[in-house]
Amino acid sequence: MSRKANTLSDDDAASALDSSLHNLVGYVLRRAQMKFFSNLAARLEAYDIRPAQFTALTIIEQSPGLMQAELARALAIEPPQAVLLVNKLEERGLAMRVRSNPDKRSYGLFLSKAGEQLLKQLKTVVQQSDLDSSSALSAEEREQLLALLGKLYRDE
Amino acid sequence: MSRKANTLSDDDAASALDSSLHNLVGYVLRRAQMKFFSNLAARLEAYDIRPAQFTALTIIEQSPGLMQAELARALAIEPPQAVLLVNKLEERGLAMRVRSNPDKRSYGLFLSKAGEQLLKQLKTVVQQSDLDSSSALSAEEREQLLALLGKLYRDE
DNA sequence: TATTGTTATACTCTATAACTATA
DNA sequence: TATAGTTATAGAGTATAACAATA
Repeated sequence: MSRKANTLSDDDAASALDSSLHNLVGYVLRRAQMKFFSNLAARLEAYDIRPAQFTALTIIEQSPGLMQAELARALAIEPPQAVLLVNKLEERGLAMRVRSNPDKRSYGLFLSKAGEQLLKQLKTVVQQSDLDSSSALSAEEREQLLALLGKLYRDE
Repeated sequence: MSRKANTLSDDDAASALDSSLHNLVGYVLRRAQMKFFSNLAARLEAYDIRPAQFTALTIIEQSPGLMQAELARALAIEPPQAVLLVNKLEERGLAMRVRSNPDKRSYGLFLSKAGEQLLKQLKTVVQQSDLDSSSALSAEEREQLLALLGKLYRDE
């Protein structure tokens, strides 16, 4: 099979693949992602936490003091969404905006003690959900999958 | 590495992995899926077609005469969403509801000639988008990925 | 009584433009 | 003038309850 530039002639398109949705990476990605997402969302519901909020907590933990704009970029969301997200975390006492930078327009974001403690719990829940949703795979297959998916979206 | 039942002790959770998001299949799935989806949506915009509409057209082509309830199940959407989706396809003259079944509550769904022709075009666009978004993978890696993802969501 | 399709509604997520305060 | 954060708003997408027609 040639893959010079992964280009597709009109001829190929007509015949190629079995024209089934299951040969589109985008389609199977979406189906798989929906499964993971709904399982995770259901488990996090007990903590009144959305998947995106968990991700935000994790990023803040990894980069304490980061700005909202940086958080937005890391989450691949727009700044206005980041505002609402951080509002919720702050209301719940899980994270804080600290006006400490030389640039007085921006905040540094930090986890509160309560945020750190909750996050520790959530990590167990999230990892269990992840293993659960991928229980059809062996440990080696799971690693393979992580590696392949990583290639797909790294250095965009 | 043991994987008896893919279960996680509290001890594991604390130490395991580098606790990074990139070791969660759900997270990397979501990031990859977003990339595929936005690329696809952008390309289909020229045809005023959403990804879900393309999927619907493909399913109707593969199972002409199917009921809306069946389409909804195949798309993993709720019946009210299927109504709106089919309305749009019918308004645009791409598909038709035909009251032909013995059960007079339901319709059979069919592509129009125009729908078939547009779908043929769209398939080229969609496959090109899919190859494009997965250009970081070799052909063999792409096949591997399709197989692994298939395992994840088949027979739920 | 149950089911197909439908309407109405509401809630989340997302995207954009416009504003404020700092720079 | 440019940037960080914010507000307001509108558009998708999605979920649920309730209804009509048919079974």
